[in-house]
Amino acid sequence: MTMDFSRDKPIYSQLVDRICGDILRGKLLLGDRLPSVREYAVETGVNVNTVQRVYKELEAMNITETKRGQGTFITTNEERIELLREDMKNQLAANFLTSIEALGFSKEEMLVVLKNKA
Amino acid sequence: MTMDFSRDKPIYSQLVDRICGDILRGKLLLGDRLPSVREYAVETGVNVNTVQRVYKELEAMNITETKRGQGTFITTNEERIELLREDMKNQLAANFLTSIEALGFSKEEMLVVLKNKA
DNA sequence: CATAGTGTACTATGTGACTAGTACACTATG
DNA sequence: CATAGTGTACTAGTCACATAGTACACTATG
Repeated sequence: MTMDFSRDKPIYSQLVDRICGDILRGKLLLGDRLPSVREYAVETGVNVNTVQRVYKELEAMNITETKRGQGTFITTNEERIELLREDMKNQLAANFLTSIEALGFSKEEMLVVLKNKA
Repeated sequence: MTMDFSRDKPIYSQLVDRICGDILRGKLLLGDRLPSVREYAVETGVNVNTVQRVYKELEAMNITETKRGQGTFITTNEERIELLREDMKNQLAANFLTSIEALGFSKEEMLVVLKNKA
């Protein structure tokens, strides 16, 4: 596979985003088992430790549970996923607004641009 | 002064953003002279070399012109500034949309959140 | 012409984030 | 109990960033 990653953001972070996205999109279901760290490392073309960091991060966010010798699984706590969804939305929006502010744009101005974009 | 900087982004980059913002906000006018590298370094509490990188970056973006022995000035090319404004807006929007996509949100969904935020 | 104030260039150093390689610990399975 | 497949811990190397110090080139000013 050997995914292509953006260079302005750590690989592990992009993978976390991707997995979160897959969960939110329903491509990964509650209780699903993720690929093993080695397997996923080969799939994405990165190092095992990078994948481990991804899984570690996900577990710290309480959206996965890992069992030694068995694997890493998406939490079955649906409430947690819903919360995650809200959190990410809010954080995304907040970061966006911060950037807007720093560069001197108004929210209304940006909303117009967004509407007209693909 | 000793500004406080976010840790998730290089200082020099944040300073570039800040200056661009000041220009777009009209706090810095066309033809205005920026503080000297040494002066600005003291103001912001960073190293001279960091400021130089900021000024270098700004010049590479064609939004400042530097004259040896005199200082660094905002370009008088109004068209360039307008272009800058459009570029930054578009890039900001594009990045936002990319993040949205990666995390599995829809544009419409996010627009609602943005509208309801401060 | 001397001086002080500009930007610029260069080398060196320290630090932290990121990634990689390797070895270890645990668990299921036969 | 042996083996293969899990996650995990540790060490090391690379790179960007920020800093520090020094020296140089140019310009205005007196």
